Amino acid sequence: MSKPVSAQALSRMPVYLHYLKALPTDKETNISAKALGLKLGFGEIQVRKDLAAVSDAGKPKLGYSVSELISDIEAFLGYDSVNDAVLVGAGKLGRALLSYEGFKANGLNIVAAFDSDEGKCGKDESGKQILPLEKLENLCRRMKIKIGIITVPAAQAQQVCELLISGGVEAVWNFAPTHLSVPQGVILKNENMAASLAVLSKRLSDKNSANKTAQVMQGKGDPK
Amino acid sequence: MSKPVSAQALSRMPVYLHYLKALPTDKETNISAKALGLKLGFGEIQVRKDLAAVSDAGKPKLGYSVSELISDIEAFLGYDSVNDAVLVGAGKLGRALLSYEGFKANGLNIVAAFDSDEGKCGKDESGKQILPLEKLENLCRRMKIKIGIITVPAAQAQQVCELLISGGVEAVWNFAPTHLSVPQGVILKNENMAASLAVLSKRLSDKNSANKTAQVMQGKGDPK
DNA sequence: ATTCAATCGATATTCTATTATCGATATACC
DNA sequence: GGTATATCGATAATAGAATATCGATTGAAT
Repeated sequence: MSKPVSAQALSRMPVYLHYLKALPTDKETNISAKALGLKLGFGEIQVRKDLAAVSDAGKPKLGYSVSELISDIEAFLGYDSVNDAVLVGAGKLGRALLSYEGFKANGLNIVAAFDSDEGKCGKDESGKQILPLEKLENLCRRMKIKIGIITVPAAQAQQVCELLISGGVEAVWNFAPTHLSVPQGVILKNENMAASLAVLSKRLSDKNSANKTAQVMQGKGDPK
Repeated sequence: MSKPVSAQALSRMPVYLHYLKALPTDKETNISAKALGLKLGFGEIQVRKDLAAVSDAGKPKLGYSVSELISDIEAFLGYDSVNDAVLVGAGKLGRALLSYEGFKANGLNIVAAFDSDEGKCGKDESGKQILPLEKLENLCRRMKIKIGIITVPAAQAQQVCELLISGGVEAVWNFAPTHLSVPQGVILKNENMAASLAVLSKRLSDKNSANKTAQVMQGKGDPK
């Protein structure tokens, strides 16, 4: 197991995992690559290749053992060992992430949040502590936190990022709509909503202009 | 202009755009692909190729005219014409997105939100209306809304998605952690945080186990 | 005016990811 | 038990994206 996996295959893993876990346990205990692909919108060969990289739960004629597959993917993703993280920026988005219950199913545990605004500090409705920014570096170091989540406004993001890194954080998950520069060796993952939106709206406008062109070509333009 | 652009190049466009817009206007009016790439962490050839696809603001020896580049990218992305959208699911994440001021800079205008919980209905602190779900289909049709944003729990996402589509929505931006199936012709963009997280945490654990291996190979394991 | 350095844009190459092909294997049916 | 069929896994082919090469162009320096 653990053959090389592309970043794209890697990001499909949670999709498989989520679907498999939602499967009723009483029904079939096995599932084929074809069936999985059909449900998730992937090609069946891609499914096989992805799964082959992380598991050997596949048997000809039978398909994959659902339960084995689940534990293999979880092990591969490291979801069995929980990653502790801190979050910086207790604005709307930050608090939404703090309250999100789904992270723990993905092996992520946000231990505390930080904000420069003392007014926001205290216990959040999620039950988690929001602490003043001054305590960030120390807490990260003490608790050996490796993951930092940035949900501050763009203008402060770089500064916060550096603070995290000086606290020993090795991976930064950035939700601020800006580019961060990090030293070699620190992992940076941008959650870039503007990028997603660009893809979405471009596809939409392409589709619509394609329709218009088709209509023009068929003489279906506005009748005068 | 408007040569074929890959989805990946497309998602870099907002990154260029954001950086260019943040540039001080009084300083240099031009910028080279090399300088841009250095700031944003892209290769200089990639930058040139990306920009060549949407603009002809590049001049040898001078670089690109910043202002021309900005308007070319904006035009390419369709940010000059605003897209109206609705949002379904006025939970924490939904309200965070409702309040986010940055969307309008990306040509997106959320006209209203919807929720099945009547208690959440009324005016949001963002100033936008939260309406009961029953009004969704009608409003979409009346206002010719083309984009729907889904921020409901996974269990309701498919149902909401179908409601949007029956209201005439042509593009769905899904924040629910689940796979949606949409009819041919409808554009679906999943904002999959679990996928991003998987990439992040895998890279982190790879890095750490690589370090350990290196230490072992160098005889730097725990001294006994 | 001529040369030089910077930088672009187009083409070619390499690398990566997806999709197709095909032999192998496990079960079910006869 | 033998044969047919579904399905896997490995290898090969294709497609797509990133990167390198190179000639062309522009402004600056001599």
